[in-house]
Amino acid sequence: MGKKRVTIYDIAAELGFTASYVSRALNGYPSVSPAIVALVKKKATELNYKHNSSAANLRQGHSKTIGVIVPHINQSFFSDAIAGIEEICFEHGHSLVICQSHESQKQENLAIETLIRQNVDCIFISVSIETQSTTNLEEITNNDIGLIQFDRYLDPLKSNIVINDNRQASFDAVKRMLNDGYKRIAFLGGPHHMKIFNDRKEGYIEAIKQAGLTLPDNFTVTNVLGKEAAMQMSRELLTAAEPPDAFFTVSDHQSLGVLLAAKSLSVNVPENLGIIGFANESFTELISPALSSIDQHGKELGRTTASLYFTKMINNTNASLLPEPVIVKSDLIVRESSAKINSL
Amino acid sequence: MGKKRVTIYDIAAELGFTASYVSRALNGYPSVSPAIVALVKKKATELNYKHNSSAANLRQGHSKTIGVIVPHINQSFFSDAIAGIEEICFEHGHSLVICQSHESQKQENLAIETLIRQNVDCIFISVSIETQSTTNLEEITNNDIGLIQFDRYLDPLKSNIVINDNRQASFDAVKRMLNDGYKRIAFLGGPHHMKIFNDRKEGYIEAIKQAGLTLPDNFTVTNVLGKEAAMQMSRELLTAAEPPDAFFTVSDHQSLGVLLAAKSLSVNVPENLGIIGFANESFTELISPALSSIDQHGKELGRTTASLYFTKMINNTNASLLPEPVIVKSDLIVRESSAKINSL
DNA sequence: AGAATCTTGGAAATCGATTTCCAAATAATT
DNA sequence: AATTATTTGGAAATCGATTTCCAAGATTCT
Repeated sequence: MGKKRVTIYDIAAELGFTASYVSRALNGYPSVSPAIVALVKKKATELNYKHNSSAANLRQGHSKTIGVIVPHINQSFFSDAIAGIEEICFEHGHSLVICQSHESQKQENLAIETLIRQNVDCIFISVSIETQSTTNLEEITNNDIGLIQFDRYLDPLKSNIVINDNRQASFDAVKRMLNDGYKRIAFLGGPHHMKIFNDRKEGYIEAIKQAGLTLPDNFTVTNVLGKEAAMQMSRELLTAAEPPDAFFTVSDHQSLGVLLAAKSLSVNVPENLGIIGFANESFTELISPALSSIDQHGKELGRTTASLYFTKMINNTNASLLPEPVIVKSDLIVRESSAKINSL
Repeated sequence: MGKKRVTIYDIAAELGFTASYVSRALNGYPSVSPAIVALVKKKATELNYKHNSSAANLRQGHSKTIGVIVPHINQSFFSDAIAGIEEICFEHGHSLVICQSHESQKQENLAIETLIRQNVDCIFISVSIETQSTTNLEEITNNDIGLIQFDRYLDPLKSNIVINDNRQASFDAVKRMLNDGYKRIAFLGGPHHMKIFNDRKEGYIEAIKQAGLTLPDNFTVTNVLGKEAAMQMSRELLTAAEPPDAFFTVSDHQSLGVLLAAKSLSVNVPENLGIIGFANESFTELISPALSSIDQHGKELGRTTASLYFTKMINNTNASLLPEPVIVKSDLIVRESSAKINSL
């Protein structure tokens, strides 16, 4: 019931030492002989001693906790990234507080507030679709908390950034489609304010340009994230006079929307319509036809993000080093949806 | 650089008050007039004051943090459950530390250790497949930390439990299959030591028995969790002399394995083989034929779990109340995979 | 007016680990 | 033997918010 918590003072008392010595023993200070360390540790487990991190954190001024904010934890890319982050953080004895923004600016702000109040040492964030202004992210650094943006990021904000080779990957994917015989490739992008989607768009445009093609302006459409929007838009394009013969999208959910639209219009995929998306969501290989996608190597990206914190930021002697984005390579995975028959 | 953190003492000094009064003002004590509260809050934001939770937690003896351990955060059920937990915890000003066990006993133990050291107030856990012994979970309660098991639980352990109506849901699903005309229904279950899978098995057995059927012993198979194991096992059964005409499984991944096996053997689903699984994983409605599944209402289950903590456990006057499992109803979602033609 | 009841506000202890600054005691060196 | 290093260990301050115990001043009641 009212049994008090066991502290280092209790250990010290039992052993005839003082608390400071016990603390040093427990933390592996060199000024304590191995024999004493063993003795103290034995007594600690014997008494069922439990280190109180609140006390330690208060004294030391940091919480050894990292906050992570993502739109949804059940999207392959994000859960992979979290797994990678988790791995590295655990290696360094840090723990993780994970929050979902559910693509809502409001919930994201709430998460930021919570994490600040929690005294996390650093926040890794992949911003929500709704997030346009940087003021809330600036709030983080204003509170002397570290900040790393990964995957989805706000450009105008000065912060460390870890992203994929979005432009190059998109360029390569579109080029691959062109090589496979698709000629009228449309692009379904995301909101204008998100650099990540613009990077992908640029890769697409560059590939088209380099192939010497000119496509209708309305083949490059932005702000159609999500299955529904993509389905509607692709339906529109596919039923027009001169429809596209392929779609390159910035997410697998969009690709799925395109596929559903194609099915409803009885357009054959991949014979008459190629599709490549982004993220390598787990469902892409389960559905039929299986969707080609760009694997972002989320786990690796997560590891890279966390490592960046531990190597560069934790001893920020000069915190104002200009932050060069760290790039993680991605890989195109070609499946049925972009395997045009006549290219086989 | 070395700018000190703003504390309530700074606010107090600026305002000519004392820290204790500021603290009470900030925490809405009735003994502080609204005018003063407003004044203090204004000054607080003006100075960019940041509440230090380590200090508060140290003093108050709790961390207002909940630890959650699940096998994988990217499975629909678990991410839904976490979303529900998150909702309720945030409402109560608590934050969440989420850990994945990756179905590994070792990683689960590591997570438990980390959470204990983090001084979480309570741990919500859905144990990994490998976890058979309760010793590590007992370690939690030994450290005076609350414990609620949800979904997957270890029976011999005395703890609060939140689960679905597994037995009833399974019974209903199998009964539905029988009504639809399936007669030789096989069961693919999980490890023997997990009560949740036994509950589902019992529901299956009860439905078969109540229908007056007797099926071969080898139609009730346990310990075949996962796509691969299920695929192999169903393949074996389907190629035997008298194969089943339906499978009831304890997870959608198993159902997927069955479906793949059926496809590879050119067995028509649902005409010649019905399939119903558990979890209502997002891919179930995307693939073809779409898989019937039991929706566990993960978010609701998560909410229920968290609410249980806040209502019952947080003021555990009598902590030794015998814990009756809390049940969350689930729903059968019938899709193509169990819609036998002649039943339509 | 005198007593009783609120209000408004302060002093100081407390939570538990860490860490700085010292002081013995022992060992090593000249 | 005297001096310098090196161990071994303690005293006490510190981190920042909370909270218990009190004390004036203001208000209401008999």
